[in-house]
Formats: sequence, structure tokens, C-alpha cells
Amino acid sequence: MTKRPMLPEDHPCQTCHVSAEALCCALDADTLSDFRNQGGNVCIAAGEPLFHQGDPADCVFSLTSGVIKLNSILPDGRRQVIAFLFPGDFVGLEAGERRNFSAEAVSEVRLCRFLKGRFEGFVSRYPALADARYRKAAGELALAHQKIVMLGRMTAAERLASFLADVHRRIGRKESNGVKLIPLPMSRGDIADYLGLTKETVSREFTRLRASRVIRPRSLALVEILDPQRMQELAYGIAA
Amino acid sequence: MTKRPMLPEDHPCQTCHVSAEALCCALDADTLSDFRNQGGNVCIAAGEPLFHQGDPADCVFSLTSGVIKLNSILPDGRRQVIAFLFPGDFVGLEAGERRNFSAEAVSEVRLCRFLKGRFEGFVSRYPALADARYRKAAGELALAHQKIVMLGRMTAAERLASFLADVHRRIGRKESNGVKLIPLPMSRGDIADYLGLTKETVSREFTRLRASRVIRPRSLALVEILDPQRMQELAYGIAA
DNA sequence: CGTGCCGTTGATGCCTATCAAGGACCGTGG
DNA sequence: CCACGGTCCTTGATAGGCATCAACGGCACG
Repeated sequence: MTKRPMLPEDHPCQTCHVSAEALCCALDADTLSDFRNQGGNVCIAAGEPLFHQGDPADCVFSLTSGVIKLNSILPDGRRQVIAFLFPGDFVGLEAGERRNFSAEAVSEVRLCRFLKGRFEGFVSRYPALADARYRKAAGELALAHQKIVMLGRMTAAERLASFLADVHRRIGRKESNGVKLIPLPMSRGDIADYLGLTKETVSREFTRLRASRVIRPRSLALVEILDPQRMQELAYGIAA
Repeated sequence: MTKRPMLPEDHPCQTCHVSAEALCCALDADTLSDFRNQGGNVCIAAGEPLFHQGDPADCVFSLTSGVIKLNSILPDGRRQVIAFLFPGDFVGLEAGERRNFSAEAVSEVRLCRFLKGRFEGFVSRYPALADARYRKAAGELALAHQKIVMLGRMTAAERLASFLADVHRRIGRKESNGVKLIPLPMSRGDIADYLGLTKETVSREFTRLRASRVIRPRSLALVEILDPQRMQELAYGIAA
């Protein structure tokens, strides 16, 4: 993170690690300070909901740490995870009066919260913020299009490979020896609901990727990529 | 359409039937006239491409009549129709340097074309236009989320019902006696690629909807809804 | 050391894809 | 006017991939 010298040393944004990608980076220091005073910090434990389908959408959030999943649930209980959100992502781009999906913390999560009305005021006063918001939405739209292709036309193996490649791109780490690691804070069931599969199928595909030496699980929540090229081929270079 | 008295009688926007939903409606008459001079009209015959995957994205379009499909094609030839676009929809919200998908006319199509650079200039000069663009993108994002649920968790029958309900909402007509009609300018193969199915499955599901008296096809391209309630139930009220 | 949750593995079945053939529609040309 | 070929749609037979049902195993927790 780049320091922002105009801010007081104890300003919460001083310790934020996502200013590079977050919406806030569209604002200069003075404005940012003003902006931050509009909302507050939120911290949510793993498994706890942020909001539910149908709730009034009266605030928006910027995710600073942790992972969130967005769920859509059909009347008969079938569940689809629409997206996993990572630090730097924004919650509330959809602009409806009510939430079309629920949001739940996958791991412990920190967010900056802004009241929607005040946020809108900022957007109209600062064109750079409006532009950043549009570009976030456009980026989300492109991701959604890729996910549509994945769900419509890919096999189970390809879906899992796309997912792993995508998570690696977003929150992957490299060890000092160059080994690529993928943290997987979400459960197998969550992954299944994200990929349009069942947890059993996801489990089987994990086993097959391990058997074919493409990945090596260090634990349930941490996977090492042994063969990045094969992984990219399976995913057709598309990060789901 | 509402007349725009400030425009010259022969101005092309005077005969545009989509000003209510189109992006242009964010502009007043003076600005609109200026705006329209930036681009030009385009007319494309059914089946002809507007652009291809990978092309430089140097212009954006507002669709005024006809239907367009957006295709994404995997290296091995599998095809997914990402969206059908109807009059009032906008092409080029994605904001990338290159096209992530191809666009092809399903029926004869008319569009207003704008050079991207000049369009961006207008967006930065007219906040109302920027806002309208954001709301279009947010709306597309919400639609994409619904489509993700459909592709991830719905059966073939539910997918087709969702599709028919959606097309009806967008371009459906009512006869004087109240009968609801759905025009289907796209082929069965296009519908299949949109729903993540094969044309054979789509055909079979059409037959089953007909057999159970939910719809009555007048021709391949025009379907009458006999039982709107049953249709909505099958689609879970979700327009795909 | 149980208990419970989550993940894995196995057996079976169903939904949709695939392969194949026939039918409807349309434009062209005899 | 009808024969003809082509394209798209429909219908049938079969196969395959993933879901479902069921049992087992690992790990954390009290």
C-alpha cells in the first residue's frame, strides 16, 4: 500500500491494504478523509451474514480483508453462489432498492460501510468516483460473462480448474521458492454451489487433479499448483 | 416515443422508438443533437456480424431496432450465447480494449454508432450520461446474475420457461383480445446456446410445453402463451 | 474418548448429450 | 406448378456425465 501523507496517522484508511484496487483510490486525501467519515468499519465473523436476499439495499461496502460469498437461493432450496468477493471488491454495485442475493462472510471479514444516500451524494460530487464505480461494474460484468460461459458450456473438471486459476489470480501467493499456492477459505459445498455442481463431484474432481499431479493439497484450505500450464489449459485460459 | 420539439424535424432521433429506455434519453435536446453528430447509423442484415471476439473495441452502439446475440466461443468450438440484446440496449458497456465476445445480428438490425473516444468525452462532460451508463451496466449485471442462477441450478424445462418469460417481458406483444405473444427471431440452436443446452433438448422442451398446454406455437418464430401463471411458476418468477 | 461436521469414496439412477433418421419449410430452377 | 436441394426443426435410440443415495473416514471440539 502507498502511504497517504495528507491523512492523519491514525486515520483508518492509513492501515487499509486495498487502496490500490478499491474504489476509494479514486479520491484524493482530503476528499477521502471526508468520505470515510460517512460510514464506519464493520467486522464480521466467518459464517455470519452481511445481509439477506430481499433486505433493503440501504448501504454499500468496500471489502478490505477476508472473503465474502454472494448467494442466490431458489424457492425450493437450490443454492447458487453468484460470486466470491475478495479484498478490494465492492458490494452494492447492483443499484436496486432491495438485495437480489444474500452476502455471507466466508472467513472473518472487514469492510468499510457507506450509507447509500450519502455515497450517491459523493458520486455526484466527484466524477472520478463515478467513473471508478462504472469501471468496477463493467469489470464485474465481464467476470459474470465468463462465469456464464463456464456454467453453460464447461465440464466439471474445467469448471474446477477455472475456479482454481481465478482464485489464484485474486488471492494466490508465491512461496520464496516460487511455488504457487491457492488459499481456499470456502467449503467444498460453497465451491460446488459456485460451480453449479454437487460437493461430491467437486471432491471427485479434486481427487483427479491430485492424481494427475496438477495440484497437491497441503490441507483442505491450501492447495499447491504443481502444473500451472496444464491448469491453464483445462481452464481454457479463462478465469471463471 | 415522446417527441423532442427542440430537434429539427428530419433529425434521425426524431424517428427513434427507443428514446425512453436508451442511453440517449439522459441528454436534453441540444446536447442530443450534438451527440448524435458524433456517430452514424448502422444497418445490418440478419446473420451478419457486428464485430468479432478479439476485435479492438473502438466504438459503442445503441440498438434501435432488431435483435442481436452476443457469442462467446471456446477454442474447441463450444458456443455460449451470453445475451440477446433488444431495442434500447447498449453495446460496449464492458469497457475493455478488445471485445470479449462477438456480436451478430439475429434479425435485421439498426444501431446508432459512436466512436469510443468521443463517447467517453461526452460521458465526462455530461454527468447525467455517466449516470445512465452506470445504471445500464448495473442492470446488465443484475441480469447476468440471474442468468448465472439459471445456468447453475435450473433444469432444461425451467431454463426454457425463464427464457420465454424474459423475451416476453422485453419484446412481447398483446393482441387486441389480450392474448400474449412472444416473437422468437432467433433459431432453436441460438436458444440452446443461450440456455446451455442442445437444440434437440430445446426442441423436446418446446414440445412438452405445447403438450401441457402452456404455450401454443403459431409458427417457429411466434409463440402464444396459454398459461402465463404456469409459465411464471416454471421460471420461478425469474426472467433469465 | 465420544460426538458432530465436513470431506471422500462407492453404487446406482436420471437428465441431458450424442448419434441418427425423418419431416417441415423455403427458395431456386426446371 | 411442381421437383429439387438445402437448412432448420423434430423425434427416436443410446450413451455418458453428473446427481443422488449411502457409508465411511478424518479432524476439531467438548
